[in-house]
Amino acid sequence: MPELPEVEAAVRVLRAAAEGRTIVRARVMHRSLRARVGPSRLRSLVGARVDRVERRGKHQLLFLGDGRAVHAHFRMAGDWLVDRANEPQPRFARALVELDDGARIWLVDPRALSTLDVRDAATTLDLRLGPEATDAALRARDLARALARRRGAIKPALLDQRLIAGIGNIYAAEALWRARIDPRARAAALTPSELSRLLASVRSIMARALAGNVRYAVYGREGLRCRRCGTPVARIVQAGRSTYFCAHCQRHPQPARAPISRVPRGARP
DNA sequence: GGTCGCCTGGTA
DNA sequence: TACCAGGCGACC
Repeated sequence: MPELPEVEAAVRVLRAAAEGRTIVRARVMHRSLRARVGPSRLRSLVGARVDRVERRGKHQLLFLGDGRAVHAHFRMAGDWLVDRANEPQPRFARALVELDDGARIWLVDPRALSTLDVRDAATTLDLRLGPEATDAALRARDLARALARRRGAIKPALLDQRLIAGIGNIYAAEALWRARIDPRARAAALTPSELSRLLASVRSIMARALAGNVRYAVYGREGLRCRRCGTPVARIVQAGRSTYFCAHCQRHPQPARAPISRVPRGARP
């Protein structure tokens, strides 16, 4: 379930369970995860106290009292499951952290693509993320600057965490639909007003998702009617990922040909 | 920039 | 059986 809002929800669960507690046991139960965090490294967590739990984009960081941090990323399908000892091991359990109050935190992930590692807190912070999608200080002009040198389409650009952190495949599509922007439009060609609309849409979608009430307008709705105009929702593939959109109300912002000649001479610098 | 591989499961 | 899956790093 992991885009920014889902990861934020997971972080809250983790924070409530783990902050201020001491780790009494840690295990990995999947080989691909074990390749990343060796059993001994994980065992070294025993005795450490969890000071703070934070989210950066889709990453989660558990800062420990000893100056280290556990870095977790859910990728496509990870989640935390918190329970108490004596419950049966949950299906798809990939790792376990047990706390001094008896709470058990399972990393559950059917696809086993989640990552977990332990490192020095000082070096762990270089996640190469752009500003948070929910950052109120983010301006359309910042977005314009970030997109200016992009050659490709806006939709894949929105998934680039170095530009904006936290947007994933679903909310990228939903935000573009809301802003009435064609996902195939060249990122660098978006106008200031389109960028403000896009930013407003991203914020709105994120806020709704955080509150737990999103009703998908286009995602996963190929062939169903657009909620705005009734046109069947289209599905295309961009950068190897599905993109859902309404070809009627999300038009290319600029036909790319005509306008130039219509701009009066001297009208632009 | 696009494509592939990572892993495994659910569904048509 | 084939295709799809809310991510991302490595590769061309």
